[in-house]
Amino acid sequence: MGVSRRGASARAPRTKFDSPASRIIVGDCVAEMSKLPSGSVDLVFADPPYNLQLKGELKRPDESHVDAVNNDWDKFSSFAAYDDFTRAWLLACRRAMKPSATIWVIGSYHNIFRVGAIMQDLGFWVLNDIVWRKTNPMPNFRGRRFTNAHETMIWAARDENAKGYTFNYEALKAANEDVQARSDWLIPLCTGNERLKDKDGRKVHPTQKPEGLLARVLLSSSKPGDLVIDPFNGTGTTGAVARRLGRNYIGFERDRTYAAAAEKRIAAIEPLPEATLAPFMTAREAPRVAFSELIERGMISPGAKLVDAKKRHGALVRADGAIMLGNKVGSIHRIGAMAQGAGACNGWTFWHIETSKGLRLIDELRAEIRNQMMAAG
Amino acid sequence: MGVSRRGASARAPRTKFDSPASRIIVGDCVAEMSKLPSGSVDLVFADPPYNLQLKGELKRPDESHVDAVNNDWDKFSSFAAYDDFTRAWLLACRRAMKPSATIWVIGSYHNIFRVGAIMQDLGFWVLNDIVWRKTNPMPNFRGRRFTNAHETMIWAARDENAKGYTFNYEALKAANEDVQARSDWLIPLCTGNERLKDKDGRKVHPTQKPEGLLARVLLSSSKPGDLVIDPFNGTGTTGAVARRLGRNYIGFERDRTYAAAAEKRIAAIEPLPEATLAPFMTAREAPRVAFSELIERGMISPGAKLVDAKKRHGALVRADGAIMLGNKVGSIHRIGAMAQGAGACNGWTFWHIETSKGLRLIDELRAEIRNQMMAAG
DNA sequence: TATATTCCTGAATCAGCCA
DNA sequence: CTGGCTGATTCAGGAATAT
Repeated sequence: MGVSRRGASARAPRTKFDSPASRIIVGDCVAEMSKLPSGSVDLVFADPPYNLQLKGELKRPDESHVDAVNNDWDKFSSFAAYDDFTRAWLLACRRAMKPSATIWVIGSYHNIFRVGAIMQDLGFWVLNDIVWRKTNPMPNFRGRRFTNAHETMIWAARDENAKGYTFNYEALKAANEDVQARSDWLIPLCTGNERLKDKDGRKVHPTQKPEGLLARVLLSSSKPGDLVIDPFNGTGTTGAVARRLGRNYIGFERDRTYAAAAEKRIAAIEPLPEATLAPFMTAREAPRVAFSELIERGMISPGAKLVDAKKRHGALVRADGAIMLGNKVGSIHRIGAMAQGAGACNGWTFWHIETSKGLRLIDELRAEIRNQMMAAG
Repeated sequence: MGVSRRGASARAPRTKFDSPASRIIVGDCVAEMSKLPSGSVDLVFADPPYNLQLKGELKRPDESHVDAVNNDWDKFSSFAAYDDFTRAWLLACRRAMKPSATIWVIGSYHNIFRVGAIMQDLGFWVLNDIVWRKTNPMPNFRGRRFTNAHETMIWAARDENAKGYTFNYEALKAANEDVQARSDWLIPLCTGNERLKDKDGRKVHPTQKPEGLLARVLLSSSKPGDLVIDPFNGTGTTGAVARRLGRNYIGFERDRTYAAAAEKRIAAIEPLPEATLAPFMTAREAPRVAFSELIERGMISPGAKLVDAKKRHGALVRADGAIMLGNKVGSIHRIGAMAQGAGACNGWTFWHIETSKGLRLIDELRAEIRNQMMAAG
């Protein structure tokens, strides 16, 4: 079967202190992916053949030879053949994906339009297209086009109405000077020690992707313990980064040479300590607290008065956890919206209670309760 | 017919001191483009509907309303309907294009994959995909995706084997710190005075493109006097930039309000002086000089000896313009390659003649002839 | 008049849970 | 599956207004 294992089975859920499981399955990715339980995968990263359609040989102005992609696996007889191939592996991925899973596909102008259109036709829902801007692209030697300085990744959900996909928004923002991460990423090519070479010093694979690119993919759209798969394993960049980041991994690869190099590479990876990977506790994911809990815990008494920051509005706290403004009764949110004449309002960040030291936001009281909940486990 | 004219007919070739001709034709672009002579157009720029498929209303965190694209012209019943629409206008463009013409199409992830795949299926040959990186994109208000900070343009030739398309390589390189222009362009949104507003201060069109973007498109892939068309004229950004840059223009627009605003806008444009637009004389476009002309002009005598810079090789000049090394006869290029054992060689920058003042590169002699040709007009 | 602050807006496929 | 409620969420730049 050409299956190798490292650590526990990838199918077993990873417990808190497990080492991430990594496997490479040698074989056709469509056939092998169909053996996975359906709906078992959290994230797919795919770097399929680009169908470059190169002709002849390209030389630099100094007459040196350009070592281009010239492998059999990148040759297709027609666009239609490439489309059939693409549909097949995308469908196999889709079957294996959880409803909340997302998929990344990388390509260039040679293939990415076909891939994107087929993904839409199959029902995938595009979330973003991401541009990998290369700091050090190969120049256009003939001076007949713009330097092809980027590649494109499509990030898509399984369905239009897929709920709950992972997007580590706050972590990305915190890592980016507190500004939202954009759709254009500037990352160098894979070179130097990171580039796998054979014993003769030749590159093992012509299209090895930089780990920095995969790191950003996995950090943005997966969690530690997730199962990540890559239908076109190649030299195993996805697996190497997955292991380092505490994600479980299954890669599929037809070529035994590539698979062997990838196995060795991934085995040498030391997963990062749990603490460095622990997910951000975001406001969105924080445990829910009902306003009535503040009353039950005695932090606010029925009959107390809530006011906004400028004390323009005052509302009365009822025993049942609703509040009253004039003769209107409702939630802290509803009444807050009504007070402002707005369509919506987050009552937690609108209403205050009056204390001897001045106004106190009720969101601070909620934070106290949350801290107690966290401490209690 | 809703045709307006400005200056001479766009079909007449522009003579040296003509003002560029601009027309906007009100009507369906497929029907109207089919009235153009086939093979008459030098460049197409198309900004088709993106088929955004928006649902509901989006508000900013401050509860303000996001004024999104909600026009009928962007609504399609299905991907298939959008594909049919796309095929039709692309075919009409292709018919009107000269064999050497190229086409630009701009889009976002909503439509660009379908557009690109259809272009390939119709026989267009993609030259580059260009990323317009926005300096000031709209943020992602809900924090559920990456900020969509770019749009994509496809630049394609009419056919795979199209010869002689315009790419002003040297001018772009000179304008870019003497480095090749890349496929990612950083350009701000269209705002401020450049943005067309109606008398109530509302934007005339929801998707007006910045002139800076069109300027780079036209400067890179067209020449003064070329005929540029835009099937989706809108507010006429393409026409405005074309006129300023001395290109003739025909735009197609169904909406009379847009067309009227565009007419007024384009009429107010003052074309730049000829001198600022004169094409860069590039090495590739410089007049060709045959080696035999050096002999005809008496700059080199038959029987003279050509040598390389280190005088390791010596070749004999024949009367017919070929040269001879040992018993091999051929062009300066072929024999130069043979002397070096290389696959190719630019003989002009390899061979020298011996003068009383030392070696002189034959390329310098060619430059003398070219200067004379230029002076003669 | 100069500086500081507020306001406005741009091609947007922009939530998740429970009853 | 729908409806309703909770409550989380924005960057850059130009224009307008206030100090």
